Amino acid sequence: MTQRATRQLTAVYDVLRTSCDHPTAEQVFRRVRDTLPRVSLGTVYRNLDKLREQGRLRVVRLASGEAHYDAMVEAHDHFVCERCHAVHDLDRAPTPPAARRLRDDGCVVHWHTTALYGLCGGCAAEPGGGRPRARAGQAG
Amino acid sequence: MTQRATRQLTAVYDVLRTSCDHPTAEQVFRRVRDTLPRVSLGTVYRNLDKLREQGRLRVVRLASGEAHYDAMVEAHDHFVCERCHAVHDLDRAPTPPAARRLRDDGCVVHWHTTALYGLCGGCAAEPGGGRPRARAGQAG
DNA sequence: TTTTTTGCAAACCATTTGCAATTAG
DNA sequence: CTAATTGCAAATGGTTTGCAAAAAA
Repeated sequence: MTQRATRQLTAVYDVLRTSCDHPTAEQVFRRVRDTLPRVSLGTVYRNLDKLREQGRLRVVRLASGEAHYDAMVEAHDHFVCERCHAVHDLDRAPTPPAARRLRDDGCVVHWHTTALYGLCGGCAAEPGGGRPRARAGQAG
Repeated sequence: MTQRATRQLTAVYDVLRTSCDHPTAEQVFRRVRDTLPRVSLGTVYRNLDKLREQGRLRVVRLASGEAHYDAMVEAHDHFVCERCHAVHDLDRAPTPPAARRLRDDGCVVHWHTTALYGLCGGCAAEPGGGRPRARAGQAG
């Protein structure tokens, strides 16, 4: 046999399909536990990876480093608030001109992704609102 | 006093300025060790972070999860080979239309970055060359 | 001399993995 | 039945941190 439809796999996928906030594995774990209190974090990771292999979700790496999970719908980009760390979906940016140049040079371009960083409406409006609030880095 | 010009800080920055392959902290560490054999990995991390705070380098998060470091020059994008994991610099893609929409909604957009994934010329030409060779994910 | 920085080692945290027990097919 | 999957716990790997010794200013 192959791929079995376990309660855990279904629950992980359900959490993802009904989440619009790009949860981390830990967050998925907590939500799955509402339904299956005995589920383990390892199982959540294994199932997330299974879903990724099947192309049913996308792993999003943001500036902070931890993986965020996104039920695969259409290809799209992201806007990350550097203050509250919320992640918003954006329409996909057009294929950058560099892609054509790469192809001309014999490269194969499978996909591309863009991330925008800044302050969301709420945070931009906030009193002390102008600069990040925690965390590290930059992403590429 | 503030910021001291130590040999270690200088060496870390020199490695970065003369590297064009977006090394990880571990790789920077190995290269710095050629000059300062007693340097520690912790010191490399501390100095990388110091340089980042000063805006003298950028941290690039690729699909794999580890941080890659890039001496800050012009804003630019990246092409990552999914087979050999080489990272190439690209001219910066134009600001995506979504940025304007976000600004109209009261968001502040500080910066954006695009990453392209695929196969570099060498790997695309290779015999078994068509699909990844290791690693996980996706980046955003 | 005073304060920052280092080297080292232990701590951390996200993620992965080995294994015996469980469960879907 | 029997192969895939789970829960648990231990292992991993990248990164951070506490502290006494070393080195800038």
